[in-house]
Amino acid sequence: MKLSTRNNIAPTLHDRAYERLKSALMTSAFPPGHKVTIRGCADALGMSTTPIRTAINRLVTEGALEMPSSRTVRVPIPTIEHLQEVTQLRLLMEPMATKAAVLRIDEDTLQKLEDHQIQMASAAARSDFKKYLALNGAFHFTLYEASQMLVLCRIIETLWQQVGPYLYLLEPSMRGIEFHAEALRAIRSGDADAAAAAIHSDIRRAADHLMAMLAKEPAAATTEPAE
Amino acid sequence: MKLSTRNNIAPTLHDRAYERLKSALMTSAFPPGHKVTIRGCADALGMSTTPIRTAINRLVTEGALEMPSSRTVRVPIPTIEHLQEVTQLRLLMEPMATKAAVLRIDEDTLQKLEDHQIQMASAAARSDFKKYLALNGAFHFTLYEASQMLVLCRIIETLWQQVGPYLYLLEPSMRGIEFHAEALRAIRSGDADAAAAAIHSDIRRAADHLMAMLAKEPAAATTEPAE
DNA sequence: ATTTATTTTTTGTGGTCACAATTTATGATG
DNA sequence: CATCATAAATTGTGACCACAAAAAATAAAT
Repeated sequence: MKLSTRNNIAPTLHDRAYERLKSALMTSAFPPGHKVTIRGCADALGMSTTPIRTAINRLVTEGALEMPSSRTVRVPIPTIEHLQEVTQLRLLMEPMATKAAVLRIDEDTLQKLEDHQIQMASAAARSDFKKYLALNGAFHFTLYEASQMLVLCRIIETLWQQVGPYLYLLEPSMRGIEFHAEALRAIRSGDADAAAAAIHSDIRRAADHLMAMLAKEPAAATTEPAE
Repeated sequence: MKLSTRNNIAPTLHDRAYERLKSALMTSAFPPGHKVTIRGCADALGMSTTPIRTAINRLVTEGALEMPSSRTVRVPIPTIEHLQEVTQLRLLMEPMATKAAVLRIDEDTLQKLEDHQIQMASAAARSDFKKYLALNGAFHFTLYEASQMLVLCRIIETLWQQVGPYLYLLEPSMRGIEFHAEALRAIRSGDADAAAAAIHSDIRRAADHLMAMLAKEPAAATTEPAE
């Protein structure tokens, strides 16, 4: 999951701020609707407001944060329609990246995928949710980056960022790496279509689960009233 | 082509800077490789460096501008591989948006599409290249926005932004709205698949044309040496 | 004339501040 | 207890500046 716009360039302060905020969002460290302020983050991360402002602005344009009014930035509040659209797009893009990746993947990357798979099982066993999410992301993105389709990978990344806030709903039932195993087998045997199908199923299953959770919980259980 | 992250909120200075820079990029006002500096734009647009910095940063993260080294930002230099990838993605996303749009489009929007079509023909007749490009974009995006798939529209927009610098290659031979006419007929008759196919052909044709031009001209004819 | 070393200029970054808009807290009134 | 007007605190925006890094220009040497 290392996909900076500034390749092999010394990271600036706002790059670091961006990375830290993003990983917080992607492991649902903040509940939906949680307000994010420039000065608050600046204090928390121990830096000035300038780099934070840049990072927050970027996350807003990427859809990882929401700006409901001109002076409020918050963690997006889950919506069934939004989840459906993002899922539809993910089901299109990620199998595509998978297919391309299978054709170009090398042994090192395959090994890395298997490592992630093993560690993910261990994190699930320890009920370490944040670690589990991080490893799940690492698995998918090391696969996708093997496609060498940079534009596609960036798009997929923004899609993931948009579902980050939803993932807190998954915490109770953290499992489901059977499709990863299936994908790994298919990748090893060079079967691009089977690998794409496995990734498709993985996304589908997780999305259905989220959808069910979201239907039960009508945007409640957030710290804020949420408009 | 009005798709701000801050809907119906008073536009800030950096919003305006972003819009002006983007439209300049999308009508190939600057040649590929042209360097873009914060202070230069600030002087040109008559504002301070702060909003310009925000706008340029955003365009870099969206791929509309390139940052080859930590202190240089330039208009991206066309690459066959990049054009191929973006085209592949456009051929996937834009027909998808078209299909969804046909199911939801209303009479007003259809009327707007036909207006754009007529004006585009007139711009082509007058050899007004910038106007032609702007209207072409307006046609496609009023169609896509009718799909009401906001996430998809944002993705398509970033794809367009990435091919903006390539379009200067099209200036000599500016035409080809026959597929728009075909798409319009299909939309009117509610044939989503036919409309998607027409848009597909439109993208395919333009991309092939660009590819041919790019093959002829090996990244030359830019004002800068271009690495 | 060409390459290399050095100086000068340009450029992005990040810190701080004033300001206006907005949100939140407060208090009065019914 | 609820409602609304008012005041206080908070917040994003944009301007400006100092600084270091990088790029460009200049000078020196071969």
